[in-house]
Amino acid sequence: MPLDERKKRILKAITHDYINTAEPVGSRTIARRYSLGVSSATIRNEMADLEEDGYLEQPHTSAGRIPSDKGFRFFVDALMDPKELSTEEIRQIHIALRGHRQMEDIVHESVRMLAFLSQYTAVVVAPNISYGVIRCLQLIPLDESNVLLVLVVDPGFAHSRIVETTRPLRPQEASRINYFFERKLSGMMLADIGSSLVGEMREEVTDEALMSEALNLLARGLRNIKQEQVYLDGTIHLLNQPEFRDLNKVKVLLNVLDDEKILWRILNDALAQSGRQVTIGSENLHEGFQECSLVTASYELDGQVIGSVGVIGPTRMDYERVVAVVEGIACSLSTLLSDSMRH
Amino acid sequence: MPLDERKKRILKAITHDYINTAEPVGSRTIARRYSLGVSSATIRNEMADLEEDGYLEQPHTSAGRIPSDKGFRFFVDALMDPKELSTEEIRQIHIALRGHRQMEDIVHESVRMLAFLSQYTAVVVAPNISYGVIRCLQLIPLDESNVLLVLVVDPGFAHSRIVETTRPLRPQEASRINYFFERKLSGMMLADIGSSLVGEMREEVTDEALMSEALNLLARGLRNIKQEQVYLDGTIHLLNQPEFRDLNKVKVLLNVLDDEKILWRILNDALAQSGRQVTIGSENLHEGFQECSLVTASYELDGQVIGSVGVIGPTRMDYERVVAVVEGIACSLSTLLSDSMRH
DNA sequence: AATTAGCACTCACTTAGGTGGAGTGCTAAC
DNA sequence: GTTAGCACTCCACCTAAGTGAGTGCTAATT
Repeated sequence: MPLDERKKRILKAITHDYINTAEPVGSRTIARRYSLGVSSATIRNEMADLEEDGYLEQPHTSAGRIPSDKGFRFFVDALMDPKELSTEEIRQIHIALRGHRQMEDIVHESVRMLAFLSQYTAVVVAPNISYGVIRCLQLIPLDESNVLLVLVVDPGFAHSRIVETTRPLRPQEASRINYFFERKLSGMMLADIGSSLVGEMREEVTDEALMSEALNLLARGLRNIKQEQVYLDGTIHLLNQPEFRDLNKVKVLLNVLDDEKILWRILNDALAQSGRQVTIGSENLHEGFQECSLVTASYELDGQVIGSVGVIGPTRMDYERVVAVVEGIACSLSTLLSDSMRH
Repeated sequence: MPLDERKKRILKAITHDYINTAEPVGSRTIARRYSLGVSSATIRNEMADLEEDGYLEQPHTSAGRIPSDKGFRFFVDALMDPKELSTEEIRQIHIALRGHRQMEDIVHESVRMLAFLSQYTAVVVAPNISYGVIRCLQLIPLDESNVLLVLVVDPGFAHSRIVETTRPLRPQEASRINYFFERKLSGMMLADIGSSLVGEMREEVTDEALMSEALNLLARGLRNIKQEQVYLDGTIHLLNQPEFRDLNKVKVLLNVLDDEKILWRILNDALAQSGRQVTIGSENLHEGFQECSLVTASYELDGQVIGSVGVIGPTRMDYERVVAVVEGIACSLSTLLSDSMRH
C-alpha cells in the first residue's frame, strides 16, 4: 500500500532529523520540531505503521526510530528536495577546474573539490585513455637502448614513458616512424589499434623489421600507462562521522578505500546506467560497504560516458546536499571537457 | 652519571618488553621473562633509579614503568642491536624495485615495500628533478595554440606537459629550437638554467622573438612539474597500533599526513645531515607529532643526497627492525639508481 | 654493602546494583 | 480519527565494592 500524505511528511521529518543529529528520533521531537499539526501520540501511531511497513526501525524498545535502508531509499526517490549549489559554489568549481589543461590535474582538482564541498569522502574515475583521440604519438631516441614514447590524447592526456629497446633506434628511423604514426594513427583511438590495423601498417611499410620493432615498443609503452585511474580524497571526513567512532569499522572501510581495484569495481557497478545514482547501505553488495551509501554521477564527452564521480558516506548522509554537489561536479567536468575539445 | 652494566640490561629488557606488549612493564615481569639473575626486588630498586634519572616513567603509581623519550633515545643510541634483513627480504626489495625504469614507479614501489616490511606508515621523498641531468628536452607542436613540452631527466624522470602558446609554433621552428636546446642544455641540470644561461642563449640565436617564446614556454612548462613529491603508504598500519585507539589522536595525525607540505618539511628537517636518523617523540617539534617517532635515511647518487625515505610510528616502535628496513630500502635505492645511471 | 623476602599500600579496572530519562504502546476520553 | 494520560521498557550514567598488578619500604640474609 502506498504511503498517504501524512505518513510521507512524518517519514521526511524523521529522516531529516536523523540526518542532522545521528540519533534515533522520537515522536515528541518530531511533534515539537516540525509543525505537522498533530500530537506526538498521533505521530507515534503513524511511526508504528511505518515501522511495520519497513520504512523505520528501532535500535531497541523505548528508543526512537531511525530510517531503514528502505526508508532512505524512499526518501531519496520520492521525498527529498535536492539543494541547489549556490552560485558562489558553482563559481568556485569552475575556477578550480578551469586552471588546468591536463587530465590528471583536472581530475585531481575535481576530487578535492568534491570532498571539500560534500564533507565526505570523494572518488573520481578518470576517463579511460583508450577512448580518447590520439593527437600525437612519437618515439624519441634517448640512447642506444632506450627510447621515449610520447603520447598525447584528447582530452587532456599527455604521457611519456621510457621504453627499453633491443637495438638502437636511429634518428632518421624514428622520424620515419613518427611520420608514419602520425599519418596512420592521429585522430584514432588507442582502442582502435587492433591487430587488423597493425597488419595493415605492416604491409604498407618497406622496412618491416623496423616497423615491427616500433610497434613492439609502442605496445610495451602503452601497457605501462595506467588505464582508468581512481582518485580519492577526503578520507578523513569519514572519521568525523559518529557512525565511525568504532575503529574496527574504520579499518574495514579504509582497507577497501586503499584498494584501487575494489574501488574501481564499486564505482563501475554503480555506473551501469548513466546519470546520477544512489546506492544505499545494504543495496551495496561489497563487503564492508553495507553501512555506507554511495552517490555517483557520470560525466560525458560528446554524449558518451567517459568517467564518473562519487561520494561515499554513511547511510545517514545528507543526500539532498550530496546529490547536488555530485551532479554539479559531474556537469562542470562535462562542460569543461567538451569546451576544451572544441577550441 | 653513566649507567652501569646492570642498569643498561634492565633498561634494554624493559624497552623490549614494552615494544612488544605496549603495556607498562613491572619488575616481576622482567625478573620472570628475562633471566638477569636478580630478584624482582633488586630490579625494583634499579627501576626507581632509572626513573629518577629520567629514563623511565610511570603512568601512575602502582603501574609498571615505560621508557621515556630519553629512555628510547638511549636505547636507540646505545642498546639496540639492529636486526639485519633476511636475504629473502633483500631479494624481495631488489625484485620489486628493479622492474621499473621511471622514477615515479620506483619511488612508489619503494614506499609500498617500506610500509609492507615495517608494518608502519612509510614516506618517501622523490629526488628533486632540478638536480638531475637533462637528457632530452623538446617542444612538440600540437596545434595552433598548444605545444607539448617533453623532458627526460636522469635518473628516471620522463615528463610531458601541454603548454598554451600565444602564437602557433611551426614544425621547422620547433626543430630549430629542439636542436638548439639539445646542444645547449643536454647534460646540464634544470637548476643550472639561470638567467645567465638564458641570456647567453638569447645572444647566440638569430631569431630572438622565437627563442624568447620558446624559453617562455619552457619556463611555464617547468613550473607545472612537481618538484619534490612526497609518497605515502601504509597509513592503515597506524590504526593497528594500540596507542592510536583514540580516534582524536588518529585524526590529528591523519591531518598531518594529508598535508604534503608539512610532511615534506618534517622529512627535510630530519634530513639536515645525511645517513640514518631517528627522531623520538618530543624531539619532534611538529604539532601532533610528539607521540610519534620517525626513522629516516637518505639515498644518494654519485655521493650526493638526492632524497629520503622514512617510517612513522608510535614512539614505541620496533626500532631494531625499522632501522634495518629503512636503511635497507635507502641502500637499495642508491645502488639501483647509480646502476641505472651507469648503463 | 648489596641483595632479597615480606608486607602494607596504591590505583586502575571490572562488576553489580541503582537511578533518571527518553521513548513507547495501550487505553480511555474527546 | 485524534489526543491525553499512564504504566512500562531499556539504555546510559553513576556509584560502590572487589580484584589484582605493581610499587616502596623495612628487616633479614649473604
